[in-house]
Order: sequence, then C-alpha cells, then structure tokens
Amino acid sequence: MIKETPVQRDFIPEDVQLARYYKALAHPARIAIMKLLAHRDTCICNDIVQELPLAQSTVSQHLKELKSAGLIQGSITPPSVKYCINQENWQTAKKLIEKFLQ
Amino acid sequence: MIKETPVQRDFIPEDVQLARYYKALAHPARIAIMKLLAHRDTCICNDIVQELPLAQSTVSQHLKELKSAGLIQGSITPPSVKYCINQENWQTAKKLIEKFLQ
DNA sequence: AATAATCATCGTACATTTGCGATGATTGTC
DNA sequence: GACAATCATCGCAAATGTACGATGATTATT
Repeated sequence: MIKETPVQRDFIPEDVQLARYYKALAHPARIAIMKLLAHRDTCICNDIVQELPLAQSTVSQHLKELKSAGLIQGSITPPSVKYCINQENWQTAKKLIEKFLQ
Repeated sequence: MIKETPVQRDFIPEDVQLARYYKALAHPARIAIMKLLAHRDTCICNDIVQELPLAQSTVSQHLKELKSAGLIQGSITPPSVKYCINQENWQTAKKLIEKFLQ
C-alpha cells in the first residue's frame, strides 16, 4: 500500500521517501521478513509463512507492501516464488536512514 | 497511539520495539519534527506548527505520537510548551535501528 | 485430465491513522 | 476579571492497515 495522502506533496520529497521506507518497516512481521531474507540471501515464500505466526494470505500482504516499497523483489520459479532483498533500493534506503540518524 | 494488536505477542520483542520506532517515524511530518528538534535543540510547539503545512491540532497529534513512542518529550513553560528530543530513548532507538541495518 | 503444491488476490471485518474545526485548559497581560 | 496566546483534547469523516478464509491462478506430478 503506502499511498500518498493529499498533504504529502507539501513536505520535502526526501522526508516523504524516508517516511515511506520507515512505514514499510513499521510492522514486526515485515522486520522479521527482512531479517530472514538478509540471513538466507534468498528465500521461498512458503518458508517465510512457516516462520511467521500469521496466515499465508496475511504474509502475502506484507510481502506485497515490502515489494511496493521496493525493498524486496520476487522471482517466480513455479510452483514457488523466491524472494530476495532488492539490494540496490535497500542500499538507498539504508543511506537515507543513516543520514537521518546522524 | 501505536497499540499492540493481539498478534504482536507472537513476534520477537526486539522486532516489536523496532517496529514501534519505525512506525513513529513513518510520516513526513514526524520526520520533519525530529529534524527540527535535532537542529534547534529545543523548540516551542508553536514554531513547529509554523514550519509544517498542517493544522495545529494535527501537529499536536503527531507530537503526541512521537512522545508516546518515547522519542521526544515536552516541558511546560506557560503559555508555551518546549519540546525536545528524548536523548536517552533516541540513542536506544538509533542503536536498534543501526543494528538492524547491518 | 485429475491432483497437489504454492502463492496472489478478493471480500470482509475491525482497528488505527490522519486531518480538520471547535472547544477546553492554562497562564500571562491588560 | 476580561482578553489574548498557546496547546491539548474532542468529535467527526475519510482513508489505511491488519488479519483471515475462500477462491483463483499456475505449474509439476501422477
């Protein structure tokens, strides 16, 4: 999800982008997913479902949000889907976050 | 805000806490506020309202969220209220975030 | 072609977030 | 004490987020 409310235009684009990244990570499930992917390098969706205390459809929803924020990507290798961190965007996000933390 | 849904118990406490911090920062207005406070060291609420494209009541709400996440604190010096970053908690938050970014 | 496995999407229910105007509450000033 | 200034809170509306079961879609296996 992570849509723009009408007001977001009135903020600095960098702040909007940073908030978008923060929002993508603002749920324990999505943090857990990012940690999983970081450890395993690549990961089948079903494995993620097994690790989380949530229904498959809910996990799929969280994956979708991480994907729409650009933090992860999925490649289809039927019948499963491999997910991995989108390294390019993740580096960008990390830089933005780190800059903010200074 | 930032309440716990019933499911949050099933996650690692550290992930829950980290998500809480991320959520607190998951809005451009709150990021802008944190930046303001970081620059000015201390800041009167009304100054913040002037800087943001939002109504006073809305800003007050964002301040409340940052406060309930522990990231800022306010001290009353009538008729105004001085806000500042809660350095202790902010350091804790930064460490958690940085650890996650590794 | 039927079946099983994997995953996305739909539909629904409920809670939370975001935004504003209006109203209170508090205190200093006149 | 009336008034202005500052800020929180209330009440409301609309949008988002979270969760689940059910259903589709895709493909490998039998």
